[in-house]
Amino acid sequence: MRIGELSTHTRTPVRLLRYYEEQGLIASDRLPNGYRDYEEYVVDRVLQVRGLLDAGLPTRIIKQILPCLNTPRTIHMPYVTPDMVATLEHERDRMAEKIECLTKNHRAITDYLDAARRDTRASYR
Amino acid sequence: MRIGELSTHTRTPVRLLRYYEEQGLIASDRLPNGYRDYEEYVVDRVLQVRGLLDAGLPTRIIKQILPCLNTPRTIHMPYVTPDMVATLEHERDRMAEKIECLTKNHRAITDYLDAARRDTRASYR
DNA sequence: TCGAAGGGTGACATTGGTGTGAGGGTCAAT
DNA sequence: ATTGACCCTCACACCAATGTCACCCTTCGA
Repeated sequence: MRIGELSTHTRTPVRLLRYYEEQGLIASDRLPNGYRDYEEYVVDRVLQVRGLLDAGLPTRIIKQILPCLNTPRTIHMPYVTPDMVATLEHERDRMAEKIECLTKNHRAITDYLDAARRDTRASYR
Repeated sequence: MRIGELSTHTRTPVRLLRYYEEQGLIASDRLPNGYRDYEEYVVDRVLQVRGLLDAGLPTRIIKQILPCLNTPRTIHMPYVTPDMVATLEHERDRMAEKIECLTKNHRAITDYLDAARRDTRASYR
């Protein structure tokens, strides 16, 4: 698949796809004419990257953890350095914090909206 | 409390406290000499702001939704414009997406680490 | 064969959060 | 009276993610 198609499939500007590649987050082959050529799975990959990016993780970190998240479950895990383990644990904990924070505020918004709705209905009676 | 104290309490650079104020996320009185003077509750506020910021929300949005999250449960909700409701619903949904994405990846990291640990133990036997 | 659509690289601009420094006040302790 | 810690404002700098533009090439259909 060429970059335009990938772009529409992922609703991601072409510019960013090239940027993600430059940052080592996605890979592409090249057609004889120099055009990028993507495999099917890259679509999911891009969506995952965007999700993580949108959740506030920098590309630097995403690049580090992506290889560990890749869904075609690696059969035998190659040499995980203690360094890598530390990074992963750290990021895992940071993610947990973010989740907690978001969850708390998500609930607060939900509660607020509920209350507002009740209020609105009440004012009609 | 003056800015230095707030800074240590929240482990937040003074620079950023002033920035958050400039963005309308926190408020301060002024002492006769021009120093900023914060009330106790601002500590929590700063932590909340940082959490949201760290989770990827821009100050613009935080500023909009903060008034709705403020814990001293407002007794009667003042005129919530339909506009505001729409914004809140939108942000709520975006937060839900982020939570989902982070949760998924958090689990993936956790699983990966578990597998790696098993692998390591196995190689000792 | 020509034009439009799509692709390539490279470079500069912008935005938001943050760092840092200059230049200058306040105040408490010595 | 001086020093040192703390505060003020203003301004420039930085980085990462993105937008945008210039300039050139390839493919394909009218």
